[in-house]
Amino acid sequence: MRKSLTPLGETEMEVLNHVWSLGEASVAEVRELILKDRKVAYTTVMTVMKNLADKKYLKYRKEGLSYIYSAAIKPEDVRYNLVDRLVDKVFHGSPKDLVQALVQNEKLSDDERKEIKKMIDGIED
Amino acid sequence: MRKSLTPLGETEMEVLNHVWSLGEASVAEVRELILKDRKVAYTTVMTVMKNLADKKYLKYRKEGLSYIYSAAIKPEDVRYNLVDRLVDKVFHGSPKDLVQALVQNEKLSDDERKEIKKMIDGIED
DNA sequence: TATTCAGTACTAATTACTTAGTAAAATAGA
DNA sequence: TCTATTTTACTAAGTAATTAGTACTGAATA
Repeated sequence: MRKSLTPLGETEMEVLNHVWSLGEASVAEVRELILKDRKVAYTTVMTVMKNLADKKYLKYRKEGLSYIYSAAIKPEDVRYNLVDRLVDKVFHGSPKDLVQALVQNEKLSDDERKEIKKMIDGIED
Repeated sequence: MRKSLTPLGETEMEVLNHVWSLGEASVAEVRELILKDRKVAYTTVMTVMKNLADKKYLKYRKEGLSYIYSAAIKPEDVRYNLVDRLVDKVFHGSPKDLVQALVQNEKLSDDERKEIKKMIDGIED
């Protein structure tokens, strides 16, 4: 009975991000990228990718003796899903409250605030 | 080794939300609110509240034989923390991308979009 | 051919969150 | 006083995510 605020763990998200940026990737290639940040065993990355494939976030094809993985879900979908869940569970279903929490916090730089405002202004009513 | 995208689980967040809305609350009172949504054992709520107190999200005082809990951290702080973490781990540190993911999704109603826009427009440059 | 290397499958330990049961203590009511 | 109720403390089981070890297989090479 896990039931987390998010359907994905931190390492899973990390791997998924790398696969998105690579397009197609073997375990070794994803591990390469992670190693720039932190130490991790080959088998760890393999297990995570296998789990993500089980959960249908990744798909794969066999090439020679290794598997080549690619994303089975678009980044936008996963990301929106995460945000939507947060809105639901943490902000009582109010997306506005989420944006407010983000924008009104003093840790956000003025530049970031401006960027957001500009982006929002570009949206149709 | 949990390492979640969020520092809190779903039930913990649920309880925290109820304590915030109640101001001060006993285990029984929080359980009352949860029961409107779903079945839960008294002891479950108690355990969660005790854990939240251990993690310093809640504090309590003894009154008679029962404990009266109250929040030890402001909702804004917890919420911003959650959002900030999401920006970091899922949106490569770009708060704009988070807002974009939220606003550009078709599941968001026009009203909600308008609300957000209005709120953002009210911000100083 | 024997050894090494890359890759995968299987297994397992650890931690955290969820859920709830049982026992015990204190209090209120008959 | 005896009993029922409320509340807490302690215990424990289940599941998910993280992490990695071991063993096996097939390929390459010395």
